Amino acid sequence: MKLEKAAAQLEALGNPTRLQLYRILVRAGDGGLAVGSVQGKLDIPSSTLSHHLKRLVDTGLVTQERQATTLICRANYPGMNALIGYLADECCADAACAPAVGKALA
Amino acid sequence: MKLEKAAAQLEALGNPTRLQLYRILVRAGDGGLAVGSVQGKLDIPSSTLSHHLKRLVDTGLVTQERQATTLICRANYPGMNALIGYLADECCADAACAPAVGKALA
DNA sequence: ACCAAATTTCGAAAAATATGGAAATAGCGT
DNA sequence: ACGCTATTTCCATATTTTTCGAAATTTGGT
Repeated sequence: MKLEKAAAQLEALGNPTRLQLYRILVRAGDGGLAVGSVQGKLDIPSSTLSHHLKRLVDTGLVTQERQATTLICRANYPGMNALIGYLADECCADAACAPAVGKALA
Repeated sequence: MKLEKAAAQLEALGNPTRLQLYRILVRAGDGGLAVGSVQGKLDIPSSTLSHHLKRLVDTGLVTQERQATTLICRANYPGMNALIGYLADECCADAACAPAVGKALA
């Protein structure tokens, strides 16, 4: 994981609307959710939603798959884990300490 | 953890300079690092560094403690864990699946 | 009280982000 | 081909963020 990519993903999640959107997809699990279904839950204009969704897809946090006219969106769990790992993986590398999370994930 | 707080923390980490800065502190461990030491590693103007640092402190990701004229900065590990937990904790809540990370941290 | 070092605040300009209405596009059923 | 629904792109605007020089502030030593 490169710093730039991690930062882009964190920034993508760092907007309340997008974070809410992402969490909806995380909750939805492997089945995913159609863009329209997400819109129903968020109650924001479709163009705004599309922008936010694009950001999550572009940064690799969400994947999309067409099913007829609807687009199914899914949280990219491996991507999420890589990001979390990145945050923790060098925990205390320069000092001895009880790792908070990092090694537990290794 | 409230959505707004999590988003603010993620946004704080979502800037390459701040992420780098945060990781430097994460690596430093409990001993922390003086602002000046961090500046030496990042090579950015002190005023810019101060702004970024303030953002991390304001969002609760970093703590500071005075030691004479220098300010020691430390990554707030429990804070980091809370944030990571927030990202994962409702993983697949609406669907059965093998949790990627969430339950492993519980 | 004064000086030096460390860090923050002020102020200001350039760039990026967030938002949403309106128009365009994509895919399917008929 | 047409119409319908789902979704994106275009465009514009308001707001926020990023950046950093210069000035101010804080703290401790003498």
